[in-house]
Amino acid sequence: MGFTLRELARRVGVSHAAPYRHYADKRALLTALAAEGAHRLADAVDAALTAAGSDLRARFLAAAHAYVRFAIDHPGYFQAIFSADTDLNDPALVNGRDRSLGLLYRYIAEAQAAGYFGEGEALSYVIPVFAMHQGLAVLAMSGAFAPLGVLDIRAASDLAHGRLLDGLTRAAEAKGEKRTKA
Amino acid sequence: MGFTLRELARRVGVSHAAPYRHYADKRALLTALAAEGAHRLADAVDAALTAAGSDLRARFLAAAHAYVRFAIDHPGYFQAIFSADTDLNDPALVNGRDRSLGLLYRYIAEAQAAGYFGEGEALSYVIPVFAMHQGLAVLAMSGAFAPLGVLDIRAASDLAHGRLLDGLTRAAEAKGEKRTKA
DNA sequence: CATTCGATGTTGACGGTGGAAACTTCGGGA
DNA sequence: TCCCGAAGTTTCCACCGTCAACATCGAATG
Repeated sequence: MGFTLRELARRVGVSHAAPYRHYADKRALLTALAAEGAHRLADAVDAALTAAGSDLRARFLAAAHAYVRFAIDHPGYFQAIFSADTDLNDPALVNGRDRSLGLLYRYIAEAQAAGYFGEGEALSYVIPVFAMHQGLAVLAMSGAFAPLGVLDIRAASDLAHGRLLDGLTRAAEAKGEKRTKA
Repeated sequence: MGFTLRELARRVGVSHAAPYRHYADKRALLTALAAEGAHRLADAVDAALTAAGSDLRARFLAAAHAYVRFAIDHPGYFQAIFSADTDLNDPALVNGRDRSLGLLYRYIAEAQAAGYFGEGEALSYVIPVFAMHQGLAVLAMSGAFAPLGVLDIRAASDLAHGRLLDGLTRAAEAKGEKRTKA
């Protein structure tokens, strides 16, 4: 996985077994790192959300970009958060993850209340948005976009999330603006 | 990464150094595996595409589900395909990856020709679709959907890709093209 | 103030891993 | 028959995660 306890100890200038005084094993240390990362990710998304003003589309795109940007800027944290060898049930990690998810749920409630999104279950909006976030983040982080000639990640994120947003708001518009239908 | 050469040799019933007679190092073996996986993935998507008939929406959802299904059913292959420790420039791997991408480009051309998608650059459709595929696949494979109460992956895939499709086709509809549906 | 104790760190060992080098086997041409 | 090259084996090295035994040392307690 590229990350070794001994190398970490070496860089900190401490013996190779010292980390075991603070963490039960490598998995525990990685889990703590993931929890820390999850909170920072939530912080970044939250900051972008509040900095983006009140326009619902601008808020959506800003939060999405913050998510993707975090993955690119802090790949170690990001990979740890979704790593298979962390303790999935760790309270701190679950807590951190739930914070980002909470922001998404809150946004959806807001958008539904404003008639920007349709009614339906919140989960039916969470799944597509979460997936698009993750897909863009993973592909951008792994450099999979480069061979396609994608230069500007912000532009790619806005494009992809903009297209998705068109689909998410469509139902609401059809109901509110086009009465002729149905 | 969980996968060890020595364990592989053990299972095959051969000495731990035998694999080096066939592959330069672990990376080379992993790259070959990734290339094999990439071709199988393209096969699966291709098969789903042809089995889905001619309806453009059904074809889109079928291909998307095949992609996600492949990741769940063959996580080893899938992870290898997008692993950071493969030789990214390996011809066989690039070739395999390009096959899937080619299917996507071909579908987009088809959809644009039929007026189902808007005009614009093909890449502006490739990015959102690729990202949604990947996001769903990664989240489903890593089990990140379970805590959300997502039970049926096919339903989740159809939901998310359906929402995206609504956004992708919106431009075409807005241009005055009368939807056949409803 | 002296003692004790717990937190932190160190050393050294064990088995497992990727990898290199030298040696062995063996089957199919010349 | 001889020989060569492909495949496999053994041995060795450096590195890793982990554990056990030992050293240190500052603070709380008597």
